[in-house]
Amino acid sequence: MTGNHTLAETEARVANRLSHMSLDFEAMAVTSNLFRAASAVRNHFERTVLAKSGLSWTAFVVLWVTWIWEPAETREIADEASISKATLTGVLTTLEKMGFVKRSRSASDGRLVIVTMLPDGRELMETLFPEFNLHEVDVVSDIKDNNRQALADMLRAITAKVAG
Amino acid sequence: MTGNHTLAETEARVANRLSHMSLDFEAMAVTSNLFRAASAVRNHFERTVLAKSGLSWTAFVVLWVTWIWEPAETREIADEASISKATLTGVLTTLEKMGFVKRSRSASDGRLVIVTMLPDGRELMETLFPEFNLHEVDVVSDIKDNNRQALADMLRAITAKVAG
DNA sequence: TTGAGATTGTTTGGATGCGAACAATATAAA
DNA sequence: TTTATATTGTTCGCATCCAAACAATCTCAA
Repeated sequence: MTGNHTLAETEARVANRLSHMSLDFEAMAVTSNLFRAASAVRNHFERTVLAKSGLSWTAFVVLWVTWIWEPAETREIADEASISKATLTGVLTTLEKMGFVKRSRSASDGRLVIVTMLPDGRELMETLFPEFNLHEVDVVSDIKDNNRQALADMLRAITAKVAG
Repeated sequence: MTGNHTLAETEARVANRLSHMSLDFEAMAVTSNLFRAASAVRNHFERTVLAKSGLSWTAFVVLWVTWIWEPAETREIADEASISKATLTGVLTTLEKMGFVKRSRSASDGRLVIVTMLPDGRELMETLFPEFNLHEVDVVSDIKDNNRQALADMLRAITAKVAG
């Protein structure tokens, strides 16, 4: 679907627009394909596994993080889900409306909000996540077994590079 | 910033929640780090190169695609930018307000909208994109030279897998 | 020529998404 | 104790983001 144009075609066009500059097309290919892949995988998950549960991608990630780390502080969830705290406020409201999670004030620190799973949320994740993982397996199935670890490591290196 | 928890920690938690299931943690690590990396890189670009021009990530991508392929049909831009045509309508309105691009009707097919760059848009991209590419080089600088091609290829394989 | 079906961009409604301002709470020093 | 500073989640304003409904246009068969 995406990428109707070949890499060579795009490179030729870019070179034409910036003939005087020397550009690193390899680095360009990495970031470009990073976003294509992330976007395609996200859309794929939203349209297959997540569609029937009515969860958006972000709502699923937030629910997953909460499921793993509950009781969890909101700043921790926002950090793990890679979203801002402002966004998290809205997503948590959505998940509360759906009856999957519950907010409560911390007893020891009145500024903190603690998020915990509700029974419906736990039940959903126990069936949804294994199914989700099967799709993850499918997504990487065309990558050689002995390369998957390296791929994850390189992606981690990229994250570390821009986060530091 | 993201990933305060180690992989082993997360795995132990997930296993605890789903002790009866056999999960593929390697596949999980790939997709998880794919989204972390994409999100981190995007935020990095928005806060550094793009901030001073007032462009959002999506607006920049749309502007870039238009710059490369103009005159371009909107469906082509939406496809290349990996966004829906509904989203593109809004982004194009933003870019038009900024004076970077211009919409016009196709003479041969009244349904089509053709997007072309305006002088200010071209001028912006001619300085912005080389700068952007320098950041792309920086982002992959911790990955060995002879691995970058393989990384791009694996990401392409993932995109192809879920798009097909 | 006409009318059914396909294609395209926009609108609509609702959910993210973020920075900045904000109120509430906690912590530190004086 | 009091005051200044820091931290946290929410609110606000605005810009994406998408599916579905929509109007305009095109195509093609009858």
